[in-house]
Amino acid sequence: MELSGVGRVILGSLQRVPRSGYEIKRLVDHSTRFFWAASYGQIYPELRRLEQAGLVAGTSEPTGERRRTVHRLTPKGRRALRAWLVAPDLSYELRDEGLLKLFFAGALAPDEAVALVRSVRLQHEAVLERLLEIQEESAGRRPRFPSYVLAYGIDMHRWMAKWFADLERQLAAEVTAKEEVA
Amino acid sequence: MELSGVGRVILGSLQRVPRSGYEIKRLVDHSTRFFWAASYGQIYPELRRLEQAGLVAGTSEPTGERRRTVHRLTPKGRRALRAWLVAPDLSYELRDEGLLKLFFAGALAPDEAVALVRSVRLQHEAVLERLLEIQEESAGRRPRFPSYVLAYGIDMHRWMAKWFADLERQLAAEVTAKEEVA
DNA sequence: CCTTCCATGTAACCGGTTACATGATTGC
DNA sequence: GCAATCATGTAACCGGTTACATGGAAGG
Repeated sequence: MELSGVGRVILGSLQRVPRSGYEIKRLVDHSTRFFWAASYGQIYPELRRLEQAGLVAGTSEPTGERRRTVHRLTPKGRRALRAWLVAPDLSYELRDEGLLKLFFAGALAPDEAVALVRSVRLQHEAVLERLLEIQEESAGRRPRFPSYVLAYGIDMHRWMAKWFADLERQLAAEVTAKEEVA
Repeated sequence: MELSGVGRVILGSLQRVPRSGYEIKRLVDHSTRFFWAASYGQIYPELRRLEQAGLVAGTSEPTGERRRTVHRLTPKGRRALRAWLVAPDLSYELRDEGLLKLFFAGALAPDEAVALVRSVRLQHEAVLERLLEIQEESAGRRPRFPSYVLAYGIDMHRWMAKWFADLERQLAAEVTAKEEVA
């Protein structure tokens, strides 16, 4: 009974607090989406499958006339979550269009290559800004491990922005050097 | 006429040298797959679509009795490649199971958390080793921008391995501190 | 001879996004 | 009264992987 991608996020999200599907989605959008996204189209059907498999249990907790189902981990679900967490394999997938363009940047004029590198840097700086905002929003209230992950994201995008800034300077210097010769 | 994901890799791969579908796949597996993968199931059908759209042209160049179609960029294909390269938008998608587990690591015992962080570090070190091998294999023969991208991958995984090594030390120190109290 | 590599393809499947539909609640 | 948010869901679509099938060539 292998745990699916969304299944992992859901079980993890329910680890400490019971939540509605909507709340799970909101949590994901504010946190894991930077390294593990999930959409409604996955969450709601998967909640049903997890319930069917006995890993989560849903109880109706409406707010007024608005129906609302809150899901919590069953002991079996808790075991499945732990089993996944201690399992040794770790997948890592990246789709970075900036790197792909840089890889093929030989087809560009020198100044166009500089512009490309610049836009990659700006992209990482934009993510960095967003992550810093999130960090301020939650100030002290974030639990330990989530705060580590956030710190990692911040450090990482800072590092990336710097790497591309360095390359940008180098390429830009070459462009100016050529102009001076001409 | 928006260029698809595989379409970008294919056009880029044909930028300097005409190639067969098999050769494209091999190139991808040795280079872009770390940040942009592509399978046979995508490459061959997409080559047909690109030919239909007039972006690439295939010519039959068999080796002996073994049929072989070599594809090259048409002027239209070259324009499409350049248009994509200079377009401002850059997608960035990450699926990092190590980060996801770390995010939920509150469900683990302290020593289990250390083991997790250690395995994430080892994972990045393994990728790093692989990238260093690739770097040696191709020594001087790699074109400029691909070598930048390779250097980036190496620096990045080195940085990541170090980040997790630091966290690992910190968490391990806490475990030992607790043991001494007990 | 046998294995590995070159070479081309496809069908089934799966995971995930997008877009839409519906309706109650809260706060301005 | 209106907009934003809470809340649940699904159908159509798309992108991508896996597994398989076929067969020639090269090298030990």
